[in-house]
Amino acid sequence: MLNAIETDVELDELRRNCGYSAIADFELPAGLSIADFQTLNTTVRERVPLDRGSILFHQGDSFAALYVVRAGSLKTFVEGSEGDLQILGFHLPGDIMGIGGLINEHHPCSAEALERSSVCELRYTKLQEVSASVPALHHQMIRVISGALVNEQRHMVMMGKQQAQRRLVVFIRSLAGRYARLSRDPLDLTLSMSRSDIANYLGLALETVSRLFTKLESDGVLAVNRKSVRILRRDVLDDLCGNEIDI
Amino acid sequence: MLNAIETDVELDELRRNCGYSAIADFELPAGLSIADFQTLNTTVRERVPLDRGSILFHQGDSFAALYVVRAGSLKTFVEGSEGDLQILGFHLPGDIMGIGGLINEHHPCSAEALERSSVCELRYTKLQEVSASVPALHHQMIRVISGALVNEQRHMVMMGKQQAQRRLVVFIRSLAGRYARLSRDPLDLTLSMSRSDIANYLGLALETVSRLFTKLESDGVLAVNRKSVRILRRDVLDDLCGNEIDI
DNA sequence: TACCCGGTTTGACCATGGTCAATACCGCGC
DNA sequence: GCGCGGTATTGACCATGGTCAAACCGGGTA
Repeated sequence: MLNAIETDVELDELRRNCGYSAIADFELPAGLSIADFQTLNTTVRERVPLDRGSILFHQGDSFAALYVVRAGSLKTFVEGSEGDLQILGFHLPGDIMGIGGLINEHHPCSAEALERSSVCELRYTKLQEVSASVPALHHQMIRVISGALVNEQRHMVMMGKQQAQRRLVVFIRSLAGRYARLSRDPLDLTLSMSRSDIANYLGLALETVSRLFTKLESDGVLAVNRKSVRILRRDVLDDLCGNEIDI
Repeated sequence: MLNAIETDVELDELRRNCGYSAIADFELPAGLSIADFQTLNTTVRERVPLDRGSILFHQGDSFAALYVVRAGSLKTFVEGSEGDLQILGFHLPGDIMGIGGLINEHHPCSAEALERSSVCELRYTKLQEVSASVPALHHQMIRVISGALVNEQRHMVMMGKQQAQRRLVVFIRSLAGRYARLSRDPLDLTLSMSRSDIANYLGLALETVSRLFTKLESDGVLAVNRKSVRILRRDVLDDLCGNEIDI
């Protein structure tokens, strides 16, 4: 609690160390000290980039670490017994993955890179060691997990009973929000996932998603070109979804 | 870690103290000691029964405690800006509620009793104090929250793209499973929630749910009488839902 | 250049399940 | 007993969005 971070320079320095954002940047509630961060950083092990399509961890794998996206993007999904598949989420830089594995020793879902990406590994045993000496980290972890839960619930609200178009709009808006938080241009999105991924995530058919993109484009709300989506009318987008928000 | 629980008598004694099950019974991973449990029990404050329809906590309320269902049942739900409502879950004895409030200081959903119920309050500040001296409790809490997350994800898989009938069947089966874990007869269910609640939870219209109950009854799978549902053909139920499981 | 392949778009058709509305049922109070 | 209110059931109709199928596009490769 002492030695709270004083200069933005130091903060940025730490920010560059991956693993920082999701665990620590998450509102810094108790004011972790510089020393705490350094201890935390010892748990971080850099990983080589993942190629598009490569699996970070597979459903059923034994759980050993949490992962923080450093660059690129990934999707997490579960596969049912009959080859059916449900995408649980898309993960951008700063997002933490693998939380579900905490409950028992196995990952309940798989994670796959949507493009060339890189992630940081936080080995859980080390994380536990560190948090023994850094009490604030504990509460922080609980907050992070709880946050993931709330996000999941928000997503469920949307899956519940929203119109197809509203689902897509909520998705676009949420992506824009996450871009903004990453200091990217929130009006210029690059969809690293396929239409089919989006459809699956939103509980729609991929044809429906495709049609909706076309419609929103012809309505002058979006400019769509394959993976690039530009938001032209943020205002229209906003009232197309009645204040619903997603991740 | 010392003084691990030795006799079932002592265990049962503690089990009767509410708050035990969800936090501690959850697989007792690190083997909390008797003393640990007694410390834990100091955080538990008995609550008077809740009447049907009464609110335990309301969306937006400031978060101060977790709750464990002791008897009866509750539902949690979020309400959108335009009076729209989504039910997130139904909670039976042993279930823990209020986890979403950990992320910031406010409950992201409301909890309402579906019948005369009683819950135990675990004040979070006290829980934190205790877990400072009981390291195993920390990991335990993380597991519990992570478990809630995984449940949420399972529910989402179902909302994603399942047929209406499969959704209802998965719901029934999951309820049966929870009954079994509570040592109740898993073939004789009492639905404390209304058809409309079920429909909302499953992302269907209440008429659809009603029709499905009728259909399953005329198929000889269930015997339905208002709130009472008896499972006649567990086997049929099982292969109606392709191994999907819910909470 | 031609070719192919995956992802995407578009069209036509249709089914599931939602909506609206009437009726039935149950419990409760008078 | 009767009537009332909330809940559940049933029916008829229809819309949204799913399915099937064909065409299209862009990028990579021979």
